[in-house]
Parts: sequence; C-alpha cells; structure tokens
Amino acid sequence: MSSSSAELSEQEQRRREERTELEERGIDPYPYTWDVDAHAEEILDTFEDDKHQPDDGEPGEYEVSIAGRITGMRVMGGSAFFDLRDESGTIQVYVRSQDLGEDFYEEVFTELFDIGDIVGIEGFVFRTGMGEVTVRAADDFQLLAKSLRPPPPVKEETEDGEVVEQHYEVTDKEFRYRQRYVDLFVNPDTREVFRQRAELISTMREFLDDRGYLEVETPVLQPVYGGATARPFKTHHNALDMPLYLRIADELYLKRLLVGGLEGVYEISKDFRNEGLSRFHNPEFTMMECYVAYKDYEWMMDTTEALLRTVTTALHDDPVIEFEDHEIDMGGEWTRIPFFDAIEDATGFDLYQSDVEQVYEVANDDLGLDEVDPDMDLGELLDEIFSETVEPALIEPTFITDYPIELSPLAKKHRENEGLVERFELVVAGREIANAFSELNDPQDQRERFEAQARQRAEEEDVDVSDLIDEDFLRALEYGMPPAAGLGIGIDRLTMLLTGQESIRDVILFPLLRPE
RNA sequence: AGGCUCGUAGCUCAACUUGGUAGAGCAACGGACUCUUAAUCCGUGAGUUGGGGGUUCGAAUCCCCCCGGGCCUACCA
Repeated sequence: MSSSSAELSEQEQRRREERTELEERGIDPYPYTWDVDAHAEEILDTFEDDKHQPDDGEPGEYEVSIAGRITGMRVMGGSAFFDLRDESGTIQVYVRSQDLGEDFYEEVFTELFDIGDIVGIEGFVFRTGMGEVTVRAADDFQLLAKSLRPPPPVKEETEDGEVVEQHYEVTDKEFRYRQRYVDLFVNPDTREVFRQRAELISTMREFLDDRGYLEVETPVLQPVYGGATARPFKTHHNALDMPLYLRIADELYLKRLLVGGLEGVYEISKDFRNEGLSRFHNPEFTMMECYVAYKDYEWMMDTTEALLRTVTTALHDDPVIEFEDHEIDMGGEWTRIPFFDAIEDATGFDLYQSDVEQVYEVANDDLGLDEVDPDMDLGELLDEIFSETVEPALIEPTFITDYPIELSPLAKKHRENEGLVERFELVVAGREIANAFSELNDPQDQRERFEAQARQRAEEEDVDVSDLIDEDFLRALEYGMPPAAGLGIGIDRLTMLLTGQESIRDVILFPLLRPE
C-alpha cells in the first residue's frame, strides 16, 4: 500500500502536515520515554471515596504522571478538557493556557494535537465543579506519539467518573477483527475479554503446577500427525527435503513423556486443523492437554470439576455464570451419564450393541435425522444421533461417559462393558468443553486401532497405510506406558463460555480472515 | 461448498419499494468561548454510492456477473 497523498483522506493529510509543523518547531513527534507513575483506574479508585477529596483547582499533594491516548476533546477558549485513555481506563485531563504558556496552548496543543495522539501528562488530581475526578496538566504536557490516522469517533457519557454509556461507532465486526489494535484501544469490553482469557490460562496453569505436573513443549512440526481426526496443514522442510505437518493434537507426544517416566505433564499450545471456519472453529486454536500417570477417567472427572470450578471462580468470584439466558452452576458435582443411557433418555431407543443397520434405521426412520445416509459407519451414526438429540439439551455441566469404541481410537477399553471405552466428554450449554479418557497403553490394541483407522483413511485419501501410522509412538508404548488419565480442554471455547462471547473470533485476538 | 442477507462521506445511517443526478448526526476544518463532559453556538469542506457490464433520455435505485462481509447449514469426534 503506497502512501502517496492522492490516496490519503483529507484528515490523514492534515495530520501529516501537523507532524511536519511539529518537527519545524523542534518538537519530536516520536520521543523515547515517559515516566508513568499512575493509571486512570487507580486514580479514580483512590478519589472515589470522600476521604481523598482533593482541593478544588489547587495544586496539592496528589501529583501524578500519566500517559495514554487522547479520546474526546472539549476546547473552550483558554482552557480545555479531554479524555485520556490508558490500559486501565479513561480519565479526564484539564488543560489551561496559563498553566502551560500561551504559545504552547494556542499554537501547539489546540492546533497540532488531535484525538488519537498519545500524550504524557504531569500534574495534580482535583475534582471539577461537576464533581469529576480530573488530572490538571499543570507541570508538563508532551506528545509521545503523533497519530496519523483518525481513530473511529468514541464518545462516552460519564457520571461521577463512571462510564454511563459508550458511543462506540464501529460496529462492523470485520473492522474489529482486522484492525484489532483499534478495537482494543477504542472498546474496553474487548480488552476485558482478553484480560479474562489471560487470567483463565494463568489460573489453569497455576492449578496444574500446584499438583506438580510439568509444563512441557512438544513439536508443532511433525513428520506424522495424529491424536485426532482432522485434515492437517502441510509444509516442507528444505534442508531435510521432507514433508512436515502442523500438529492437530499434542496427545501422542505427551504420552511419550509418560513412557519417559514423567508422571504428570501438560501443554497449553496451538493446534492447527485445516478445516472450515465457523463461529466455533478457527484453523489455529489453543488446547490444554494434561496426562497423569496411574490415574483413570473417574479420577479425571473429579479433577476436571475442580479445575473448572477454580477457573470460573477466578474470573467471576462465583461459580455461577450467565450464558445465553441460562444460569449455569460450574461448582458442585456434575451429572455423569453413560453415552448410550443419554441417547436412550433422549430418544427412547437403547442402541447399546446394536449393529449398523439397526442404528441407521433408528436414526433415519424413527428419529428422521436429515444428515444420515446409509454409507455412514456405526461410529458416525451414533455420533450424529448424539449430537442431534442429546447434546443441545445439556445446559448444566454434564459428563457423558463410556463412548463406543468406534469413536475413540486412543482410549482404553472399558473394564466391564464390551464395545465401550473409558472416555468422557464434558458438555456445558450444549457444547463440548472437555474430552478425556483412561489412556490406551496396550501397544497391540493401539496398533490394531491405528491400522483399522488408517485402512479407512488410506482408502478415502489414496495414501499409503504405513504413512499414516506413528510407528515411533507405538515403539514408545512397547517399552511400557503406565496406566494414565488424559484430558483435553479447548481454551478458546472455554473462554467463550466464561466470557459470554458467541463467536470464537471474539476470543482470538487475530482470527483468520480472507486477505483484504 | 449451499442458503439468507448486507456493502452509500473517516464513523453510524437515510434516500432504493415507486429511476430524475446523494442527505443527516458525529468526526474534520475556520470562528466564538478559561470547570466542560456525547460541551455549546455560527460557518465550511468532504462521496468513482464495493467493482464491472446491461436496460434507460437519465441508475445509489431495475437486471446480470464479480469482489468482500455477516448469519445459518455442510465439513470439522
């Protein structure tokens, strides 16, 4: 994108002229530092109560040095108010000609400073006649970065320092996703979502660290991908002249670490899946996966309850959240119901140990599901029935347990029930939030399931069966992996749930979009 | 990939149904104003109506194609 003046808006050209004018006056439009010793929110908090009632308009003991972006400006002749926005919030600044010198006030401030510029203020805190806590720029006022692009207009109605109403005029979601930097400085709600996301992750990390699990980093670039069924992104390493895949899951590497003798490991990191985009899917997304030796999925359900209770409480000071008109209690013990029982409760059909034909009949004839066809295998049919009839109705946190083996090639066979595995998914508000199993550690069983899976995929995608099997992972299992429980939680979807966002794009800073 | 829907000034929108040459608020610019707060008052400039083609004397408006967005569906355990 060239910046020839013909392409610039009138406002952009004017700001460039102002920059030149500043330089001609010997004012650096991009100086180096500013000593900040206060932020908007803490100043407002401090003076909220009447004990700290600053003298009206007199320099007092409340000296502060602040910095931020100018938002609204209200100039009245020889004095002016503007709003200064820093990371913590917004505070009003008062500027007077007689404080700063007429030359600076009339020729620099009112002429060459604009909304969007980043400035530093040294002065003192006072309360205006209207009662608003305000910083008077009595001692110093400097430009810290000239803004050459006008920001979208922002207006706030405030009352006693409280923002009563936002007048944020960019409602275009595309603009907000593409120019997230603008969304962030203009919209405090956006900043709050990402602050909560960070707190969620650090609370989760603290929870896992406290239990002695080791945070590790495993390869993103993998010669064989696995641990989930999804199409991968493919890339190429030049020096080794070999194809590589971006990981679709961390699972197979983390389990190698259990073989290595680590008894509790976790990783919080990006996975990549080359699939479609939707409000629940971004091609790169963040997963937490955790594996603990000598435990099983029953134990992992208890741990998951504790983890999510801790995280929810950290964000809301309360385990009860509001989501899409529901009140959801993330504290307490959650219902645990086996997969086939849940289907029977919802449909009246007991499909445990039914064959493909019977399940197809139920799905198609009895339940009238649109998306089923006779080519689907047993796993696909059961999954379709489950996600159409059971999942949407589960609002309160619910563990669905004991999945059919066809759906779970990495989970250990159920210790009692034929055809099932020891697996659970946690469903909240109709969404899958966590997925976990007693991990399959029998290398022969694992090889058979890999091969069955690979044969099917090799047919569909016209590739070699041997290329699809992670032989090194099987080699590791053959050395012996302790019994273990594993858990995966999609951080983006959990963030959506806990911050009330309806699109994954609202919890990812820079979601993938088509190129402009 | 399919369905629905949208694209007009820096931002939010009107004019489209019923074709007549684009308008308002905010932002910007000039002026007044030293406790305002969506400041106010007076004045000014600002648009290839997403792009291309067609119909017409005349298209933001009607028709076709393309580009881009949003929502839904599909794919994605």
